[in-house]
Amino acid sequence: MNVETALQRLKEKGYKRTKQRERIVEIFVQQDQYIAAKDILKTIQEDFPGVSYDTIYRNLYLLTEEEILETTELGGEKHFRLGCETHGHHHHFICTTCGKTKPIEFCPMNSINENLKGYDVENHKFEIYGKCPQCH
Amino acid sequence: MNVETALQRLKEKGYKRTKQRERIVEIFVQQDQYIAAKDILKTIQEDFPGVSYDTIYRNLYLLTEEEILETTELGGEKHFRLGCETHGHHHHFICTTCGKTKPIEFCPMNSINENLKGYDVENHKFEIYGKCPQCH
DNA sequence: TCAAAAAATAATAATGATTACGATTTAAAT
DNA sequence: ATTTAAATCGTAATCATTATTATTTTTTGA
Repeated sequence: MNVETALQRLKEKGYKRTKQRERIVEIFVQQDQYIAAKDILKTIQEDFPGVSYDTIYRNLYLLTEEEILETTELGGEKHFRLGCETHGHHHHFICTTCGKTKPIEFCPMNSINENLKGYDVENHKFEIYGKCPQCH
Repeated sequence: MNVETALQRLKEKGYKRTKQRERIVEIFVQQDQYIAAKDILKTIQEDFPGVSYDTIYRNLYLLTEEEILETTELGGEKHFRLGCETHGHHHHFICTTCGKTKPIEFCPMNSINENLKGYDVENHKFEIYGKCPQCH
């Protein structure tokens, strides 16, 4: 996913193209890893000193809603990353030091033969945490 | 796991037996589900009106540290439940309405044949979210 | 091009979970 | 019974997240 594709998708839904929004998407395209809201804020303030958390969160949630970003909880705070649609549905190894990820193609839901009759499955999470080769 | 076993295990580590701690463990033994810190506080205040969050969190973390409780993040807040050691290592279906869980014996790590050479795996999470039969 | 309308932003305040701290109390060991 | 470390209470501080209101910016289309 590149910046233009993402913004194009937003435009189709009637969302406007703003410099801040553009920059946020750009950051995610550049950094292929999970990033916390506060780090997005820090980075974007280099270009737009005035941005507020309101702008950050509003856009992060919008981008997640539009399936441009994926989100997960790391160490008590939400982290976001560009959704990598090339692989279709998949999971991640997540480095607990740098936040970089490695796609895991295997999905445990395909292997579930537990009896979940009567249970309404809405969602699932499978994540492996540890140190990537660089941080190891 | 019952209350005595849990407190005994703490005693062996030199931790004291207090009425508050005892009551906290008791709540988890009685309720077989994930509970948020604030709900533990509310319940325990029926018996000990003065308890503070400090006491709650200190004990929740201690009990988790000692592997008496398990923890997960639900809707932005930490939830705790009694670790059910009867099943050995396992995962959970978690009801997003009431917090009750159903053990899932299957562990995806046993089925991982992705190449994680060079990656130091520390931990993993596999959780299925949805509605249990009662909340459905 | 220009004006209007909708959307987005900035600045700031509020909320809610979690953590921290100093004074006091309590458990348990001698 | 005394001592001492651990635990608690009461309260304040912190930190992520959400909300609010006034202002600014995009976009659209006359």
